[in-house]
Amino acid sequence: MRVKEGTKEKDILEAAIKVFAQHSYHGAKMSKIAELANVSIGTLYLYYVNKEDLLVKVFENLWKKLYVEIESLAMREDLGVTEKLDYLIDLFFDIFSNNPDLATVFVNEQHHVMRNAEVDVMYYHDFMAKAELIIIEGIKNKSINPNLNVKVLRFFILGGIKLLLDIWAKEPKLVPLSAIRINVKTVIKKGILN
Amino acid sequence: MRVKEGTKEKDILEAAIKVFAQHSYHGAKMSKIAELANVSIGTLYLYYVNKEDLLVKVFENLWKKLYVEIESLAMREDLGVTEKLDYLIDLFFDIFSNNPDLATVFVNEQHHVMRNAEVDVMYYHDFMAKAELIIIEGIKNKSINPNLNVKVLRFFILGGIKLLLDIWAKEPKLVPLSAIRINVKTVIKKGILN
DNA sequence: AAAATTTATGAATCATTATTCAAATATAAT
DNA sequence: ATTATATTTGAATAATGATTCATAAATTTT
Repeated sequence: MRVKEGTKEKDILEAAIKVFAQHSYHGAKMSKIAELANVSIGTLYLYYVNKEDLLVKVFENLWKKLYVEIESLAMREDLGVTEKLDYLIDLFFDIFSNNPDLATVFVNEQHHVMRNAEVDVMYYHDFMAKAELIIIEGIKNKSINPNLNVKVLRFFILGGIKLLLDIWAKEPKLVPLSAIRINVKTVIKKGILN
Repeated sequence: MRVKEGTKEKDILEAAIKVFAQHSYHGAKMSKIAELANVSIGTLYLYYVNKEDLLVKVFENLWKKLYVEIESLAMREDLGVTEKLDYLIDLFFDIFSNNPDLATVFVNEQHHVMRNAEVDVMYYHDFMAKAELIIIEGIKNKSINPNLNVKVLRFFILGGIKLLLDIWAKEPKLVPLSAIRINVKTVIKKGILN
């Protein structure tokens, strides 16, 4: 029997990220993805069910990676809430810092994935729950201002980081990632910690 | 000569906002917009060049409204930077509070509009410039922490507010707008003011 | 009340692309 | 070397929905 050659599955997903980032989900042509991945159009459908599946897989990989990290972070008893928030912010920036296209897709296409209730967003919700736990822990031990609403905080920080990632991915020179990282940490520490 | 009947131009735009919010730009069908606006498909093209134009007009109206408000706010010499930031946040929430669909479109479709460099985004840039001026003013008179980067701050706050608006528009009960408003103000005051 | 002009209609057109699948190809097993 | 099986291809298909435009309707002007 014939054997699969190369790393087509991975090549295709990476090509998809590039094309989704550049043209947005609906503007992304399967033919372009095939071209960038150096495979034929038919091959795309050998490895992925359809275009939607391609986008879903991008997010699945991403949230899974984020979840695995936050899970081990949440468990650590040697770290205070302040340090955990610090690590959390680093986590985001580290994942995207060498892949601006992924950042662009993450920011702009999530609502496509979320729109379909069928799609498995397990890791996303798991991640969010863990993040909330950390904030709740901080409120309990009084290191976070208890007057603040947990959900509001969570989304405010995530939203702020998302837009900054988007801007950075478009023009890395305009606002360097290092500046973003430091500033976000400062605002969060002063803004939400007691 | 025959005279235009009713308020078709406005009806169409409002229908478009509803359909864009529910189905996202590419999922929005012109036929559905026509149906909601109680006009024929052909009539859409009497008032707007095409689908893209419909989306652009939504944003033009919005940014113009925001710009007019921030312009008069920036001029006021009786207000300190703290109060101005306060008004600014209120401005966003007031505009969207009785139109969650508009909030959804604002959050999710801006990148479509921005993608096309041709499109007139004058008011958007003007708004951003004014917002930056207010922050710079705050840094000058030492009411804002001078270690913070102006652009980063601007986008962080805007991004945080955007995602919160999106969440709220989807499920107003989950996170009430009043809670969002108060929390955002608290974080910003503690986080960026000296 | 007929002509002129503007506004409104929606079936037909047209372009675009995701997806399919019959054929070709490459490798392994016999 | 031949057969069997898995992989790859890309032209053809099929569905979708934005846009057009010939026709009709409403109002005003003469």
